[in-house]
Amino acid sequence: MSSNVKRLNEYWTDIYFHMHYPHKEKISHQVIRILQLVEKKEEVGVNEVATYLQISHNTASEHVKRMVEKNLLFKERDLLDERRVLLHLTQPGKDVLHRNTSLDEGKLEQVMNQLADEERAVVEQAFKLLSEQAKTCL
Amino acid sequence: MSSNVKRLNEYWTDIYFHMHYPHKEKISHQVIRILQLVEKKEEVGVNEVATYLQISHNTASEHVKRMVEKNLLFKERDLLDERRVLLHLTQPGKDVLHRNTSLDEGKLEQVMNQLADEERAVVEQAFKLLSEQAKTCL
DNA sequence: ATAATTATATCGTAACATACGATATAATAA
DNA sequence: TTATTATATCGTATGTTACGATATAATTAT
Repeated sequence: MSSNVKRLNEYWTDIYFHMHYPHKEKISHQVIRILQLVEKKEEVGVNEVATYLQISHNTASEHVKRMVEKNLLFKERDLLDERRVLLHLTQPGKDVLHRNTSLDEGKLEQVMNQLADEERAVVEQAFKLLSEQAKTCL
Repeated sequence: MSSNVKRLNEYWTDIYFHMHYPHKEKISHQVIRILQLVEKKEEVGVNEVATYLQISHNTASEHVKRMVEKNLLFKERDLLDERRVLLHLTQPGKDVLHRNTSLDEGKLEQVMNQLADEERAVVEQAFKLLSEQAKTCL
């Protein structure tokens, strides 16, 4: 049973290795993780960043500051609690995140076109299923 | 048609966001990329690293040196051409790579167990199909 | 043999990136 | 009014990333 899981992970990493975008930009791992967090979660502030990355809040604050300077994020004040900051991706932030975590759309389209209609449907269904179930994880 | 591809990517990033391992180690993006390259490709030397990351060969050489010092990689001389170095993952290197690119096996197993037998089969088949096709990318 | 090429390695240097403790500010809650 | 919470900033330290220049050693071409 857990061998199935290992096999799935091998497929998973193979897919990413062969279909990711080329590595162009010099970008740090922490920056990518913060972009992921801000994209996927509602209401992310500096404290959520610190908790998620297991770093101190002042370091998180500095990450955010640099990312704002680089125009990857922008800040908004929470109107209900003006101590809080709400983070959002800028368009360049979305682009950087996409190039560093998604599959290359050109390659993916090419690969999907090589499949039979039936197989394409299987892939769509599987990804949908898994992403829905994934959201139930703690 | 390309909207399907965008949807697949949304599923893809959702799956990773919800099922990756917690971010423990302070590790750079370049280090992860090198670990991925060495794991997935045969006969990787310093030059392949430089080309893959689009950095100069001396920088690549220094990355490799530091990664050997940290016991993430080890070197072997190519017996057929003793100028060349062949890189391999150490066990700690495999572990670091796994924690930073694979899905959390505990979460994955839990999620797979929530699915019906039929659905599980769909997921397995889809990942297998896609990983096989992915290898045909340039 | 000698020269050219190829694959790495090392040195010097520079610019960032990363992180934390200490401290400060401002908003909210007790 | 005081305590708490959410950020921000300063000083400091270490690590990372990168490149040009240069060096070494193995292989290939002439």
